[in-house]
Formats: sequence, C-alpha cells, structure tokens
Amino acid sequence: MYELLYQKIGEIISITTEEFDFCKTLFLPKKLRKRQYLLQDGDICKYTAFVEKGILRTYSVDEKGNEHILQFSPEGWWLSDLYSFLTHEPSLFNIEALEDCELLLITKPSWDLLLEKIPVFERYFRILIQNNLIVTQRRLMGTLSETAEQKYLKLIETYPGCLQRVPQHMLASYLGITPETLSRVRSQIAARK
Amino acid sequence: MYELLYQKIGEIISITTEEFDFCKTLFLPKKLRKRQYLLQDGDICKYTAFVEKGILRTYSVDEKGNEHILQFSPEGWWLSDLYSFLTHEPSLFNIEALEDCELLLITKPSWDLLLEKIPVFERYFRILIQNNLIVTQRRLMGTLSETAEQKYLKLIETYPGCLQRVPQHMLASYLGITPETLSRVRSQIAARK
DNA sequence: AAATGGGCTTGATCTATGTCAATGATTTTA
DNA sequence: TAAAATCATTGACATAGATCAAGCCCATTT
Repeated sequence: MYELLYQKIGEIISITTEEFDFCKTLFLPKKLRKRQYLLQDGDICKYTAFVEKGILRTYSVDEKGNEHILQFSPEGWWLSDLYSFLTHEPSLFNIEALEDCELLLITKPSWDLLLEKIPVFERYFRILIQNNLIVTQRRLMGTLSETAEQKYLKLIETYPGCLQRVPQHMLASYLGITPETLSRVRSQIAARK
Repeated sequence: MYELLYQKIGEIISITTEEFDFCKTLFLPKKLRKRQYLLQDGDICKYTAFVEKGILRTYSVDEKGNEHILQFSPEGWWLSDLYSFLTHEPSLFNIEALEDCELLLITKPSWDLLLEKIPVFERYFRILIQNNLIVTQRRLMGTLSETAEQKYLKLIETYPGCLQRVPQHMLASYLGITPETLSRVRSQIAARK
C-alpha cells in the first residue's frame, strides 16, 4: 500500500526505513469511489492526500455556475487545498474523484509532527511546492498570452496521459474555455492534418 | 543595510545573531537604477534577490511583442526566476527595476550552503514558496473566471500600494488586459460613483 | 519656451470566444 | 432492454475585449 509513497519520497530525499515506518503511522488509508468528494467548497480541508491510485480534480464553481479546474492529481501526486489546510479557513475548492481512488491522508497535526520528527521533510515539501509553483506560474503566463488553440496544444504536449482519462469538457474547464470552443479547436487542428 | 532582511526572516523563523552574521556573508549588495535589468530573457538567472528598497517587475514578451507581467516585487520581498535559478536553463523572463533599487543577491552555491549550514532555512523558504503558490493559484483561478473589471477591483483591494508606484499600463499587463480596456474599466467604475 | 516622448483617454471597428439550442452518440442506471 | 443521463458536435448569434488611430496632458530635455 505504501510502495508508491516510499518510491516518490526516495526520488527527492533519503530517509531510513525506520523513519519511513514512523512516517507510515501518520497516514490514514482511504478509498474513494468515482464521483465521491474528498473536499467540498465551504468545508475545511482537514487532510493532505497522497494519491496511490486513481485521479482526482480540484475545481471551483463561479457565480454563474461554471466550473474551473485548478488541477488534476493522478497517482504519485500530493493533493490538498493548501490554504485551507494551513489556515483552517473554509475552502473555495471541491476535490472529486474522477476514478475509484486509493489515498493516503495526513492531518495537519500529523504533518506538523512529521516535519518536527524528520526535518528533512521540510526539504521534501519545499521542493514539491517549488515545482508546483514553477508549473503554476507558467500556466498563469500562458493564460495571459495564449489563444485557445495554443493552450490546448501545450496541454496535450505536457500531459498526454490526462487526455485518455479525463472527459473533454473537463480539459476545457482546465484551459479556461468552453467545451464548445475546445471541440471547434480540435476539429480545426484535425482538418489541417 | 540588512535590517529589513533580518526582520523579514524573524517574522517566520528564529535564528541566532551568529547565524544571521553568517547569513549576511553570503549576500552581495547591489544597486540598480530605474529601468535597469536584473535579468534578461535568454540569460541564466544567477541570483535570487531580496529587495531592500524599490520595486521591480518580472515579465515576459510574447511573439506579438506584448508584455505580460508575472509579478511586482517591492521591498521586503524575494525575487528570482526560480526555474532558471534552480536548473541553470535560460530564463524566459525579464526582471526590471521600476524605481532605483537596493538588492541583496545570493548565488545558487551560497543558497545551497545556507540551507546546509542553517537547515531551518529550508522551513523559511518552504513557507515563502508555499504562500507564493497559494497567491498564484488564486490569481490563476481569477484569470479563468473573472471579467476585466472584477480582476481590477480585486487588484486594488489586494495591492493598494502598487497602484501609486506602478504605471497603469503595467497594471493592465499584470491583469492580462490592454491599457485601453483598463482605462475604460476605470472610467466606468468612476461613472457609477 | 519650444520640442520631445511617454502615458492616458476616447472613438470606431474587428475578432475570438461565449452563449443558446438542437442532434446524435455513448455510457449509466433501472 | 429500455430509459435516462452524460458527453461531444455543430450552427446561429451575441459580446467582451483587442486593435488601430487620433488627440491630450504632463514631465523631461534642449
């Protein structure tokens, strides 16, 4: 159950098997069925999750009822509403399983304990968050300058895996365009080949 | 010269004066005149900077020649192209002083040394980057769902200080709209009051 | 004081994308 | 297997914001 977690941690830092044994005690395994929520808008994000299996989406809903996807989180990724998790303020996001999922959950107190007992995890999370920031900044700059078609082409280049697992209208709401526009963009690309 | 840095670090972690004395030796003071570049697109970002005085902007230029501003960095903030700094790949960004600035620069080797000698800095930078990620994620979600007017209103609410120091067309390119649109948005808001 | 130039505003268009609506196709549920 | 959702596509039309262009204001330089 913890193999993937162990592997992912080992890609970035070195810890002993004793340390990892302690680490394991801090996590709560959890299964989610497809369409089940890990977090709902208005609730406080009590857990940060490591995805062992499946894929989830984090999204918000605007006043007009449109959904906007912040990220997809397939197996091997960490997942949380960082702001709500850290501050205990109600979250603006929903986190929903797009497939049956297996997660490892950690609460804020356990997370704090982990950082305290095994300080090298400060480094681990610093690097994870750093990488996330770099990707998010790039995406932001892309939304400021690119056309719908450029965004889509960049997406399929960057995350070819997502395309098979995620319905098209969710890709659209990740890109910040409507499903209709995405459909038209795709048919234009196809027509040119 | 190092007062602000000391104060800012102390807001997040505790370090001894000896530790801070060591820390100081790793920084290189640097003054920039208004319009001078700290980093140009295509160069490798050799420094992370702490801003003691002044304000800078980080921006990129797209194929059509339009500028898109990633962030403004006033005094008390850290500043870098994280990706280029970490990987030594050429940067896609320009960093330009918008006023005469006083900076403290640290190279990658010195930064690594700092983290190694005073590991609590892992925590410090983790928290900084974490806060940056939270803000960037919110801004991204905003760009996906908000109108030009909503974005502008949120900006003046969130960063009232920037408005006085930064020319309006740069606020527009931060928001991802044209200067003309921002001008019209402002006149509409004014007309309603 | 004149000249230069950057920055802001305003007007007239243009365009990419959104909105609304209908039609099949495909998957899920009963 | 039928019924019901869900999803992708396509067409007609609407609109927010971009683009192009002109003029004005204010600061800096000559």
